[in-house]
Amino acid sequence: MRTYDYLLNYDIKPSVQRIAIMDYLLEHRTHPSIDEIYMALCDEIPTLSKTTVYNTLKLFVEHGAAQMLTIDERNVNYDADIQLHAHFLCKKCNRIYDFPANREEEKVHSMNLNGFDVEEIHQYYKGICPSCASQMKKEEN
Amino acid sequence: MRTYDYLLNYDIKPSVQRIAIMDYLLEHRTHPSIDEIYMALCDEIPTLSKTTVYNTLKLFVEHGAAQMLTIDERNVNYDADIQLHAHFLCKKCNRIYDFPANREEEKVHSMNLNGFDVEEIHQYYKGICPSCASQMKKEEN
DNA sequence: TTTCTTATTTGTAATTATTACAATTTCTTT
DNA sequence: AAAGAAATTGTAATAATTACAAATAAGAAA
Repeated sequence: MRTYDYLLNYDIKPSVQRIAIMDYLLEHRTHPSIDEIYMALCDEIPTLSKTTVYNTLKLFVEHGAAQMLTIDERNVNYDADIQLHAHFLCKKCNRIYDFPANREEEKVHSMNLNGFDVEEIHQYYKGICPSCASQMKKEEN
Repeated sequence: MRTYDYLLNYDIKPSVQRIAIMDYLLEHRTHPSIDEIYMALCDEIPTLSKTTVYNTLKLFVEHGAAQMLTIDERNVNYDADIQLHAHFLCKKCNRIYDFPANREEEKVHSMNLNGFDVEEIHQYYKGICPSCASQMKKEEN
């Protein structure tokens, strides 16, 4: 499906900027930050403003077309994959990896009973990724 | 146990500032931010610097005496409860509530198999808390 | 097509959280 | 008390985010 229609499905009026940003999100599953997206699209859209990237991502989240990850304390990251899945943040390289979610967690949605209206579920792990771990072993020698 | 000894247990050399900050964390289970802690202790310790609050919380986390929550995109929050438990962030009032964790998640620690060294597990929920929900209902009328 | 209206984008400035770092103070040890 | 180390402080720098008004683009009506 074209990104144009993809956006329409989420009731988002497509524009050059919005399509480019969503395209980037869909093609780069690295959970990019605002800055990464902005930097990457500067060539393609030389007039692009960082404010637009902020506005657009906010719009995507509001329309359910993307989710915001607050796992990294330094900045917020975005993910076009809105299916429930877990994330692993490497404390060394700050890369964010996808992991299967604990499906048990979905039951939490029924926690509504307690009066808490759960709209989002996040499962975050933090530690050292295999790539950094082996790197660190090498440096020990 | 006195906070003095409590800190020593975590191999943290006690000081007026560190004791005051840990006391605050232990007595206020509201997952305060740096700013909240700083503001609250300004009266007690008039010379307190915000940098000290930053340094101290960093130290606490390094020594395992507190955990850092990155659930709120606006700023980082701290929790003296280092037992595995889940958190609920109300999108309206930004309060953070404690919830029992899904114990299944602990198994993730053995995810080491895949080469990922999991040091921290976080379970976050976001939505509307009962207090805000009833408030919003009232305002509808 | 031209005009009017609305939505989107842009750029700048303001705000806020966090970090860097040197100077000062406090604590320990002698 | 003096010397050395550790902790604290204050200021300045950095970086992320937001506010907002002006400019541009898009769409509807004439």
